[in-house]
Amino acid sequence: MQALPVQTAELKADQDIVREGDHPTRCCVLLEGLACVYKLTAEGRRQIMAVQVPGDIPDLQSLHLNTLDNSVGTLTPCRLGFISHDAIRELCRAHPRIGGILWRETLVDAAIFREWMLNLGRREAYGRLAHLLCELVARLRAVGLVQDDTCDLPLTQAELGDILGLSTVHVNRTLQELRAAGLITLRGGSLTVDDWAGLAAAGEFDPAYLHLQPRRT
Amino acid sequence: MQALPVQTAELKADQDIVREGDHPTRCCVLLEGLACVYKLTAEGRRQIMAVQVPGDIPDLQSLHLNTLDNSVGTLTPCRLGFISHDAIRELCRAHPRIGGILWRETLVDAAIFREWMLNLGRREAYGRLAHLLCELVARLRAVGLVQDDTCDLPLTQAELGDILGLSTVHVNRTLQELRAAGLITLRGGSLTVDDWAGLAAAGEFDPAYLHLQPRRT
DNA sequence: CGAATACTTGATTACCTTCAATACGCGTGG
DNA sequence: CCACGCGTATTGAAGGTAATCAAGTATTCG
Repeated sequence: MQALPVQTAELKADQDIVREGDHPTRCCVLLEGLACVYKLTAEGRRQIMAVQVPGDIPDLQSLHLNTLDNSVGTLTPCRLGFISHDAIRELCRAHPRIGGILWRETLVDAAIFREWMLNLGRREAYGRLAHLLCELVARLRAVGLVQDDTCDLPLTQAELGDILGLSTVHVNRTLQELRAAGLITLRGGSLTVDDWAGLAAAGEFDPAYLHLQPRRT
Repeated sequence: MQALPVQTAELKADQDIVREGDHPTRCCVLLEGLACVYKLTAEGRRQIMAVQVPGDIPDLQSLHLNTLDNSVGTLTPCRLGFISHDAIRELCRAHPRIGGILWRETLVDAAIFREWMLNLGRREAYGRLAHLLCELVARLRAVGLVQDDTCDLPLTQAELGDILGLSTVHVNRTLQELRAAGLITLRGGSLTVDDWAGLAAAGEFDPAYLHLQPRRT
């Protein structure tokens, strides 16, 4: 897998990597930074469907769906790797197990979508935000980006709103509630979970849907 | 593909086919009726993540994810076919193209999840309901279950609420608005789209995300 | 025909949005 | 070094969408 031809690129924050309607001939692997999958309504309101952390492949679906039905953009400065569809298809043909692993990746993405739907549809702001923070910490931890319950999370409140389907103002007030409850510390792009049990309870967070593998070196 | 060993079963409405936490060893194909993928919050509020129409495979993901992270239940009386994971894996090994087709199916499901997230997060009740109805009609049409802009849609308002993240009462009022606007007729489990352009505009519906194939006989 | 389920309606309340203004933080340039 | 400017965060007030509560009315089905 290391042998794959990869082109790398660096992007600034808030740049599109691919756009809805594109017909990509390659996939991108996020190597560093945070990216997101999003769509816009006709009035220009943005909904972020997924936050991608290093190691994720935001547009792996394009391997089997010609037309992209969402955009992918950076949230922070990012380092990306691009791999052509042809190379991936070749790899899957030569090593069917890798095909299965990639398929599985897309299924885990879908599992996260489902959980987010529960979050959007049935939890109010407080639990919704708590759940999101639990998930992000869990996923960042899985790729080694959390130390002592602290991680970089340089998202603006507007971006959190676009993830949660809330206004910036309400994100601000809800964050204050979480802080007042002693659950988190979030400032300067750094998040610390001060009370994991409390935060998980507030967000009804059960990481089963992430289908995390037991960690391997 | 016809040669696969399939067990069929008939279920009444409102029955679980598989439950969150299960470790299935087979997949189910919906042959007749409507089913749904759902989860419950701790307080027992239900969010429906997907409505399955005949031809869909609600738990195809279980092929690569051992633990099911959602439940699947019937919405109406259903006829189901069950196929063992082993048989499907064997088929994929023998015919890699079928593996790709199944993978694609799961990717289309994910594309629908994304669109629903936009719906839940960024559209208000009127547009949200309009969008849902557009999608259901489009998908039912694709499997030949729509005649003259009319189809069976025996969903209760409570179920529509569980799909849309709305209360039953509000679904009721929003349906009345759609009727008053002359867009739809819905009663007795039968839906007629009286003004497709109007309904699609209300829901900002663009079927691209469904990735429908040009119809084959 | 009666019970159960689904639908409808009105009144009240809660959550969240919007609008508007202010404060803070940080990098740039004078 | 400090002033300025810009983006982000915070705060208050007002308004709107949708939830909840509580009846009451249709339908469906045994």
